[in-house]
Amino acid sequence: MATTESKTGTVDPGLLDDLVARNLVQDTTDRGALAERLKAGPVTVYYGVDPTAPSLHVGNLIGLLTLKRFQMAGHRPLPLAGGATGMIGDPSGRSSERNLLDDDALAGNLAGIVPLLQQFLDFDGVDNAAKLLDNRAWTVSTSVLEFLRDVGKHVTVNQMVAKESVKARMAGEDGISFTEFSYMLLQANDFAWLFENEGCEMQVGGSDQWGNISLGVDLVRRRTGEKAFALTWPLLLQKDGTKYGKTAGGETIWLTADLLSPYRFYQAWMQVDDDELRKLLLWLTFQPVGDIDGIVADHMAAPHERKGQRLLASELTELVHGLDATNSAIEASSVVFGGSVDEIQQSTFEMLANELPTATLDRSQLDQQNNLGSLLVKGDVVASKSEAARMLKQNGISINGQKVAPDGLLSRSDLRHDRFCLVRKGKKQVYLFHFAD
RNA sequence: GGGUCGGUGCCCGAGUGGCCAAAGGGAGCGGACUGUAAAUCCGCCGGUUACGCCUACGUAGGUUCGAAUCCUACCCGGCCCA
Repeated sequence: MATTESKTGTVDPGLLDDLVARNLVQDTTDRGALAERLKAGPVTVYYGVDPTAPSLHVGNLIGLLTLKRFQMAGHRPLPLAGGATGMIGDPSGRSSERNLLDDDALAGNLAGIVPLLQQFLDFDGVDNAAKLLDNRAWTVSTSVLEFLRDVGKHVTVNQMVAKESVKARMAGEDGISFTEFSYMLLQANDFAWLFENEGCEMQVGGSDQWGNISLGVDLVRRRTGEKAFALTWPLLLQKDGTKYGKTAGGETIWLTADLLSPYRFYQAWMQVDDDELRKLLLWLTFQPVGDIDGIVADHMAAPHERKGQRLLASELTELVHGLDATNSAIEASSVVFGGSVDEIQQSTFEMLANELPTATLDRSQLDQQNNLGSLLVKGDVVASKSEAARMLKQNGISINGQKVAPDGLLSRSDLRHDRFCLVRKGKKQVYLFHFAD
């Protein structure tokens, strides 16, 4: 039962309107009732993530930010790690059967995502403190008979078969296993359990979760006769209609530094299209909706300054990786993209050594006649001496931001901090030379 | 198994004895322009101890002053017949 105490406290009555203005609302259950409920007092709301990978990506970020928006508005967020559901695999949006995760993989994935679930929300010191849950807590101990009685009895197979995710798989050649078919029951059961034990009245998720979430709403109503709420946001799609979440180089935009460095994360957002800026600022930042049009207009007045991208990239990087990492990502970016190399700290060069193709070269080759060609080959900047000669002849090589002449040489005075030197081939390719003794 | 056509540089594709490191196109790269965008234009696009030499036209031999081009065998692919 939802406890009456949870309805005390003040909430920001503008939350739902803000989400709508940000285009973060795809579907909701009974919109009028939801709006009233959200204004009436704190609501406990949950968002679940299955540990199918060792980290989270941009798609999950919207979920976490949404929980944070709810918390900032005075509501109580429950981030849920799907330790149980993750074992089964959600068929939504999948064309083929998932591989079941073994215990080790599951534990490893959980270890990666739990810190992220904790990172964005306040867990202490506030009335509406967040609480981290894992659905194994109430799923593992449930017997098959209990499950069939308490969950299965309330749901018809007709209803389950009608879900898009199931229909698609039943039409396909490989079918769908009973295990994955059951996934939606587990998720519905989660919602019902949280409703009964945590006073959780609302679930949020991506629009691909609508089927599973609404089944949970139905289960709550059938089991308790009470009303639960659901809200989904549109999937984050790029202009070309594919799911968002890859860098320009094709890497997944993970939220942990081990898998995608803060510098690359920052760059991923620096490189978004002008056309996408407004949408991304609305979805992924806490900039007030009223300010965003101004920000975008300001950006479009001088698009080459990339003000919009800078704001998006720095706010998101700071949120995910913290202020220090953001500042070094910004400094590293200024080195790589045209800024001067002279004022750069040693620590930034050291960081760049992890981001750029870096060659460790022998100091003894410095100051020798025509050493540039062979150094470019040794440093893997070019594949052959012929190519080196060609590049130099075509004015394609610059050292520390300065174009070099074909017969130029690399000398000790070109090193920064007595060991680093930045080599650019053309405009896009940047290499770091590190001279050791 | 028989016949037939074919295997060329990152990809497609011309080239049937010297003028072939091999046309043309695509991709890629550099330059100009530019916003860490797109388009456009110009240039480059086997290696090297650079007007020479080496390596390369399925593989291995052979003919010839000279072979991607002719001959032989083999390997692989398409098509037709059994």
